[in-house]
Amino acid sequence: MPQTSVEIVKASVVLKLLGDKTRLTIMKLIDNQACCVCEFVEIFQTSQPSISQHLRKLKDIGLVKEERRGQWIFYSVDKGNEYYPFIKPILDQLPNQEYKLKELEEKGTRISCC
Amino acid sequence: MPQTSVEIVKASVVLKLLGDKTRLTIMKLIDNQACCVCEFVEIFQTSQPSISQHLRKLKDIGLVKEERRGQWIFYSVDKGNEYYPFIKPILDQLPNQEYKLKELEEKGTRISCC
DNA sequence: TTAGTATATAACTATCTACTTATATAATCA
DNA sequence: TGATTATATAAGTAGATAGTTATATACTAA
Repeated sequence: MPQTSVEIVKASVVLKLLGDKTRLTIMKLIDNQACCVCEFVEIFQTSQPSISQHLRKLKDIGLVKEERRGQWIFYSVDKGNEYYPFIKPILDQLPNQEYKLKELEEKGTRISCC
Repeated sequence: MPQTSVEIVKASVVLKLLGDKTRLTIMKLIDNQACCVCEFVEIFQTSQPSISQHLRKLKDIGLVKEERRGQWIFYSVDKGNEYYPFIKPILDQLPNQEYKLKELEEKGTRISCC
């Protein structure tokens, strides 16, 4: 089976986006489930605009997609994106991050929406 | 066969390094051969200090190794590095960059050392 | 409609990054 | 030895980046 190939400048743009621990953790988290913005704010203990801006960058090149459910917006990895086959092996080598959601539940700070 | 796993903060550091088109192209080029600094300077049409600084960053986290041969220093990917299994699938999905060396030969600007 | 909640965007700022120029180090060769 | 070549390092700078605060937008529910 021939390897897929990604133009090298585009690849570097994608890798730069993944080269941030917040964005990389987000991508791993939502590779198998949708999460809403407020969860990320809790998990990363940072401001809501900061998370929004990270998500915006991921969305701009199509790595993630959003889905509004009432007043919440859920984000998940867009597996139909042209770069998904490129980043999949990267995500697969990262340790599962779902424990971060579990910690929120245990602390009781997991927001109502999720 | 269980997947290897790379701590997520370390992974983001490695990906940030690869998230630069010059460094990413260098990594792809030297995944299967050693190249000396002057070749990179020709290929990327940039200054020698700029290349040296990119190579320094790659060397600092162990992605590449150097080998002096007389007055020249050859760089190649350190396949024994702990992160190599992590980055290998990335490099494998990039188009071969050897044509850049061929272009140097055809232009006659490939330096004597190489 | 008004108040409250969730999210996005704008503007600003501190820090980081990649480059430049200048200089230092190291090897070769006459 | 001194001149030349290859590479590294230092210092400075312009532009990029990630965060902040303030505000706008969008939805829900009373």
